[in-house]
Amino acid sequence: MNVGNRPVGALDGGFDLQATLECGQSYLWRRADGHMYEEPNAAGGDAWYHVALPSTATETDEPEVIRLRQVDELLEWEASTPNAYARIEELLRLDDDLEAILAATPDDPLIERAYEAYRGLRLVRDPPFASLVSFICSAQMRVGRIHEMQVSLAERYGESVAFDGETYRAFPTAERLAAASEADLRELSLGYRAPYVERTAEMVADGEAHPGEARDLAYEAARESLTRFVGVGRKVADCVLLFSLGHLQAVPLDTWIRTAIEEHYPDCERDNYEETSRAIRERFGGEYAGYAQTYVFNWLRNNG
DNA sequence: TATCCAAGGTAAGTT
DNA sequence: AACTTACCTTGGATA
Repeated sequence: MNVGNRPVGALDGGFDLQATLECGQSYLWRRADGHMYEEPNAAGGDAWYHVALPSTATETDEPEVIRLRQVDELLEWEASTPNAYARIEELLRLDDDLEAILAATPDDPLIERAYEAYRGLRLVRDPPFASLVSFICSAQMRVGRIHEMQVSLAERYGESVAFDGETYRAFPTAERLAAASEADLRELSLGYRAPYVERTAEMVADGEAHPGEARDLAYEAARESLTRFVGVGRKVADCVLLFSLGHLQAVPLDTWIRTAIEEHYPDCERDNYEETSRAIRERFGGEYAGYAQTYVFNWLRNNG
């Protein structure tokens, strides 16, 4: 077992682990106490874990288990492989200059209120395929159940890895998930999303397309590219662009943001997704509009 | 206890 | 190209 820690208070803009992992942008972490999305420990010190897939970048050949906790300004970890910090930094965007991003955000009462409430919340860099499946599953679903679905998929199809006397499972690769039938996935309560996940996993496993290919495209072309996958419209595509592929200007137009537009930014209303998206991205400051979106989403979901 | 409703939408069928 | 409608499942609200 490899352990380490880092004073995240020294990061530009700070860090809030609980807000980052439970704000509905990533469904690939589990709270150690089994009570994801419930009231966090008032004294702090809750732990979350994630199983990262093997990566040539870190030269590992089996999944890497990472367990994290935050005590005040100290981020502490235990991992199954050495040098976990590089992976943690990538996954949780600890390399973002959050202070500069917030400073570049336009003056706006709703955005400022949300920024104050969740100071230290960072976007994530989820692995592309897992992010894609997560948000295909998100259609007409509550955050807690989206998370349950991803846990079920990992339990049923993910590669297992032993760590600290327990068995953990990674999110399944496309190849492993492609082995599932629609009926198999319906048994995991995916409902009508089951054939979407099945067919998308096959597309990726067959090499027909990979969500990571959208990383280097221009934003709107990247969004269009992702809609090739089954079950992926513009909203889901925007989520993958923002929470996995680093297109920080993406503003997914979900029910919460649509309500926010109605009530707070009615002049951004257009008669289609494309144009409304452009208008609200501009209102949210362009380059980092997705950061504002995520804070506002979180504020409305918890306080609206 | 039973029924209704909405949840981070998308695909397929109609005009 | 715009507009409707069906779609699984479930927890919480309402009667």
